[in-house]
Amino acid sequence: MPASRTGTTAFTVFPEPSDLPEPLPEPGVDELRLETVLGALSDPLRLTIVRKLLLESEGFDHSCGWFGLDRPKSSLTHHFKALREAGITRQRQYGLERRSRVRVEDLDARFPGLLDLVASWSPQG
Amino acid sequence: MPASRTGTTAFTVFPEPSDLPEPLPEPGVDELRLETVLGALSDPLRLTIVRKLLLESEGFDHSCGWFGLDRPKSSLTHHFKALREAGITRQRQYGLERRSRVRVEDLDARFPGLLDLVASWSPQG
DNA sequence: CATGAAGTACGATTGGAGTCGTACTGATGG
DNA sequence: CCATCAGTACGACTCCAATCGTACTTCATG
Repeated sequence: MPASRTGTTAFTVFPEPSDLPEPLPEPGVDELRLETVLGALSDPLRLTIVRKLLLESEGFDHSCGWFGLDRPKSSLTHHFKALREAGITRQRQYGLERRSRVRVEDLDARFPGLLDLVASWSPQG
Repeated sequence: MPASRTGTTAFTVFPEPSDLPEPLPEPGVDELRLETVLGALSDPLRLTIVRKLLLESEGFDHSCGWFGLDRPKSSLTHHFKALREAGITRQRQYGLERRSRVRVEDLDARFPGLLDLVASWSPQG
């Protein structure tokens, strides 16, 4: 169970071993734009993805299939790419799989409190 | 100068006198949806509007013209309506003018910390 | 009552985002 | 080496949001 969050307290940050594959292209911390991040999070499916990563990650990154989303693969590619390009997730290639994690530290540094809102979101709530 | 905000501390909340015109149609507090609110805030012009209301309000609601936005009137109507329908602002009709305020208490109750992010936003920053 | 000002209503246009099918690529395992 | 599996690339389609011009409404004021 991940640590609970209060205010700008950091989420559970799983350390990244030093021998990971290079991340796919992503904006730097200083390039994160609030309007872009909010736009990426204004979609229920993407909120679902980020929330699940925040609450149910188990110390490693997760591939697209782990989420159990009932959508065509090409749709999922689209949404995961949108999250990465907005700077919300980091993706690394592990053989065939492209695994995602939330950029908790970067987002907490730039937009403190934002991830708490996502974590406490619930669909139709 | 408005009070500074920390975490979920309330923004400066200007009391609403009891003899104000009825607000235009808006969602109730319990109807506020995170994805809708984030979508409405994912636009630079609307971020500008909300931020200015948060930082420069002087104890009363402000009409469309107060913001000094260089856009056609019909565009401004569109954006102010979007903010109101998302539940971010409340609008009241004063004769010819339709004045706006941010629903600080409602947003703080449902999405603590969100308005701090908006207040600390800066364009091209 | 005529004029001006604040803002809406409506409609047209445009661009971008969501959705998805199909074809493709690249790694893995028999 | 071939099949399979994860995921991408590309393109088509649809739909909505952003933008704005024009006409209209409404109130205030001379």
